Amino acid sequence: MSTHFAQQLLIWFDAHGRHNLPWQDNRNAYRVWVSEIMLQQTQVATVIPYFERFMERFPTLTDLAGAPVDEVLALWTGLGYYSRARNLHKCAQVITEQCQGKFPNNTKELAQLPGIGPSTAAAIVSQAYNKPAAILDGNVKRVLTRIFAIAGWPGQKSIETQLWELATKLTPKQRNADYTQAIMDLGATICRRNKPLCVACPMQTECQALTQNRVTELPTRKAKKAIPEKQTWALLLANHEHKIQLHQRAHKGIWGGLWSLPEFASLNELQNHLALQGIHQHAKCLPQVKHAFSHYKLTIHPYLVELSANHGHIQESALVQWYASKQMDTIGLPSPIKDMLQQYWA
DNA sequence: AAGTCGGGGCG
DNA sequence: CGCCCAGACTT
Repeated sequence: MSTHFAQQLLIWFDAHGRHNLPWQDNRNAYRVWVSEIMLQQTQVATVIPYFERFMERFPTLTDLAGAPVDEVLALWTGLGYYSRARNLHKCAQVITEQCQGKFPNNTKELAQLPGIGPSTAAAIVSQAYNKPAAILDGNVKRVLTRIFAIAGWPGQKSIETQLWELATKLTPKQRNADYTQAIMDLGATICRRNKPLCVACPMQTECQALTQNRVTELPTRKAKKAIPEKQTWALLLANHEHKIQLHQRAHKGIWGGLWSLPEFASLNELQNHLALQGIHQHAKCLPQVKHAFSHYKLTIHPYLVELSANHGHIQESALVQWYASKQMDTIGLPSPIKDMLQQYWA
């Protein structure tokens, strides 16, 4: 019963789908995997330059597995969700050590690997091996909730289960790679979140949302809640060579594993820290930096201290080091911090 | 089942 | 400025 739905979509895909994405060239499991991880919660146009740089630096799984994780994070700066980069690196090492460097070719084994969940596992099976597997990403959820007029927030368990069943039924055994690409392309270019191009849609006649004039209300939005605002005080400590003191953040939590400025809960704590280091210079207040996360807003209050050449040596450690401007591309930094440092050096 | 993780696109 | 995006992981 699924063949008609799939065939209709494939006819549209052959004429109007995206056939020139970088990971569609020299297609192999490694390139497909990296692209799928980058594309989690991130749009295609944003991913493309990151993917190109990544493949230039790490052309093969072996290159990635053998690299320091800091270099992987450096290439990830600005993409967000940095646990993806850590899991990617970890996964490369697991496949190298436990799978003889060969990717599994089934969803069950793939979904055991770090950073690979049900949808990404299916996407790899479909895109890399052209084997039948159903995906359920944001695009597919949007397309299916509209065509079948399924109300309720798709993140809700019951709705998601229903969508998985539907996606599985509709997924064909033939041309599976093209089909999964087709339904994502339809979601990205025609069945868009805002201003969908229903007049150009190949599924117009069977789209229940269109028939019922409910396209704009589907998929159902998530119930919203208040977003808290937090503040932090950051120390921009520069030595006489204009090197900046950075410390590596904990691997878990916000900006996990990235190098950032030392942070304090108040200006008082920042100044106490300086005093303990034997630094008695005035900390100069810099313009505050605002940054928005999906779940809270952060205001950073940076304070600058420039040490003179005769100031006593400040100790380094594994987690606290001095960095020069030219080293910024070798480590992972949070975007707003990187911007702030470039302002300082400019 | 709900919360966490992030930067960018877009109206 | 608010909402959304080729989700996975933790609790």
